[in-house]
Amino acid sequence: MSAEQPAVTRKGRLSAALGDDLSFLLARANAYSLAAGNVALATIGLRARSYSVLALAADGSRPSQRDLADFLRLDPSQVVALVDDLQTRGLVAREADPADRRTNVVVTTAAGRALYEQARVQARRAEEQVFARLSPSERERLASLLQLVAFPD
Amino acid sequence: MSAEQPAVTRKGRLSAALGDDLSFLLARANAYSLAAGNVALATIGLRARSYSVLALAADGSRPSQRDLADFLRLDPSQVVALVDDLQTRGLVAREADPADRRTNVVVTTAAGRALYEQARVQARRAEEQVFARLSPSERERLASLLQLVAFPD
DNA sequence: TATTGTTATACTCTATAACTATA
DNA sequence: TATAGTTATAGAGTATAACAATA
Repeated sequence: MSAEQPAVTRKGRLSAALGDDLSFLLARANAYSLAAGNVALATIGLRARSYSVLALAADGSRPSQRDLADFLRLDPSQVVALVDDLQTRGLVAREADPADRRTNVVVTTAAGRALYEQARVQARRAEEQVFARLSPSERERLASLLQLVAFPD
Repeated sequence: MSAEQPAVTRKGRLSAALGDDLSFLLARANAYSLAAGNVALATIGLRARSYSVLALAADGSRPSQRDLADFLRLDPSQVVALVDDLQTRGLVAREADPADRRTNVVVTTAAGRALYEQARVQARRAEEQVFARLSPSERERLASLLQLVAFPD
C-alpha cells in the first residue's frame, strides 16, 4: 500500500494506475492465454474458437448452434461460420433435431473426434505454459473465482 | 470431482468439455468485463483501450509510447492510433524526451485529467457490476492470481 | 409472436512488414 | 546495428440488422 512496496517488482513503474484493475488484468491474462492457445492449436489447423466448438461437439451432449452461441458467448451468426468451417473440413456435421425442425444439432465425425484428441494435447500444453506459475490448487482457486464472473446466471 | 456434483448448476449441461478450462473461463470472463467496460465508458466517448492509455498517461509517470505498448501488450502501431485519437480530442499530448529524441512521452492535458476522473467513476461502476459476486477479499485473491499470469516477467 | 439459423455489413482488434529518424 | 515511432494492410473478432423456416 505504501510508496515503495514490491508491486513494482513484477510490473514495473506503470502499474500504479491499472496494476490492480481487475478488468485490465483479465484482459492482459486473456491476451497471453489466447495467443498461446492459437499458436499451439495452429499446428493442427485449429484456433481457440474452432477448438472450443469442436470440444463441445465432441463431448456427446449434442448441442444446438444456439447452445454453442450461448455457452461460448458468441453471436449465432459467428457460430454459423465456425460450424461451416469445421463441417467443410469433415470434422463435424449438422443433424436435424426431430423434436424441433428449426434446430441444428452439431455432432463430431470420427475424424473430428480424432483431431479433438490431438487438439486437447496441444491445448493442455499451452495452458501448462500460460499458468506455469500457479500451483494446482491455485489453478483450481482461479477457476472457481472466474466461474463466478464468467457464469453470473 | 465425482459425476453428479453441482458443476452443472451455474453453467448448464455443456460444461463438461470446457467448464474447467482456465483459458476458456478467462476468455468468457474477459468478454463480460470488456463489454461492460465499453458500455460504461461509451457515455463519455471512451472505450476500454483509450481509457487504459489515458489512465497511464494521467498518473504522472510520463510513459513513452513503447512503455504503453509493453504494459498494455499492444503493438506499437496500435498505440500510435490510440494516442492520435486522444491527442486529436485534446486529452493527451506528445512531448519530446530531451534525453532521447526518438522517444515520445505521453502526458495528459487538463481536459484529459478531468475526463479521466469521470472515466474512473464509470470504470468502477462497470467493475462493480462484473465482479458483483466476489467479495472484496475474493477480488484481491483474483487480482493476485491474475497478476502471476498477466505479468510472467 | 417468438425462436433458430442464416446472410450481409460495418466496425474493432490483432498481427506483420516496411520505412524514418535517431541512438 | 538496434530501437522508437509511423504507415499500410490483411485477417480475425465483435456487433447489428434483416430475413426464411418453424414453433
